[in-house]
Amino acid sequence: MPQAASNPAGGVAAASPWDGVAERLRASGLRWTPQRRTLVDVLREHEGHVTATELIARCRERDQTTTPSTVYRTLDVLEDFGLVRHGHGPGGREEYHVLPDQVHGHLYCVACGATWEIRPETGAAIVDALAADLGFDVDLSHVTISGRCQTCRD
Amino acid sequence: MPQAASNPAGGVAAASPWDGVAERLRASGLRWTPQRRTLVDVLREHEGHVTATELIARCRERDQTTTPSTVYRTLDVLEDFGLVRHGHGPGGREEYHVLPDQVHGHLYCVACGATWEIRPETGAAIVDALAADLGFDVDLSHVTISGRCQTCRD
DNA sequence: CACCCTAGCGCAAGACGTTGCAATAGCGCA
DNA sequence: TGCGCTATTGCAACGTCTTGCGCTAGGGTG
Repeated sequence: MPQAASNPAGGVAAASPWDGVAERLRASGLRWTPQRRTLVDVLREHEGHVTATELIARCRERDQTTTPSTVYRTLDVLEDFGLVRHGHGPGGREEYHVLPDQVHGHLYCVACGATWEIRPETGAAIVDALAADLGFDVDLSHVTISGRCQTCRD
Repeated sequence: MPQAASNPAGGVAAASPWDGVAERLRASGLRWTPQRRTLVDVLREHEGHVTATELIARCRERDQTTTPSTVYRTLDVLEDFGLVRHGHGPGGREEYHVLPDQVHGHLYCVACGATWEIRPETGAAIVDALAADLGFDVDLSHVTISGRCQTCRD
């Protein structure tokens, strides 16, 4: 279970966290396949949130033969490397956070459908509250909490 | 969209919230069918949390011809009446809270698989924190938050 | 009590995820 | 460079949940 990259590679331009993936995989006895390259290429231009379905679609644009199971399995591997993080949207659908620099929670407005990020300080307060209550070590990023945003409450 | 029952019925024994369902449905122009009766009978003995799958299975025990779509649709109706409340478990699976007397959030320990209820006060603190931050009116009960319980953290 | 309107039912198909298995192909090694 | 081990792939089938559609039957009405 590798740690997040600390960017060696003595490169020139600002190295993308994705640059060393192939080597990192191989270093762990895993393999660098065309399918994985395709998915990583797609993820490269998707810093943010994406649904699994959308990723599969984008991969298929580049490689007609892309199979869902392969994408899901590769995402699992990338998650082990800390490159993506999965969660569940309001409908329970799979959702991926690409390159989670800082883990954050999400809010979904059931009225307007917009999603919002929980500010780190607020998230920390929530985590602390649950730690104090039940001693739970909560991972807020795994789920999207539903509710109504300020505008829609009126 | 009816409100929660206020238990009239001037009955004898402590009336179950389920007792008036048939009448309540009819009063709204909806119907009381054998399929709905079956589901309500099952729910009656299930105060707590149940997955949709489990409900379907239990209904089928009583009526071999039970169809998933009917169960899901009936649950939607019952939710409108405030008799059940649905949410999504850690795997994104549908989960129902029967007779949600007080709305509460849930925690799931990814290590041991146990689930815990968030105490009302703690839940309120979380809701308040998000209200103060983004003005969000959060519905904590819709999702199960993941993490590690005190025991599993060690 | 028979009639009619329409809510609800069962079916079939589809979207999203997961899993077992046999065949394929990375890639480390000689 | 060629070989062999085994990580991965793609398929197929399954489980969960949703949706469209034509037929059925609940139940209010005359």
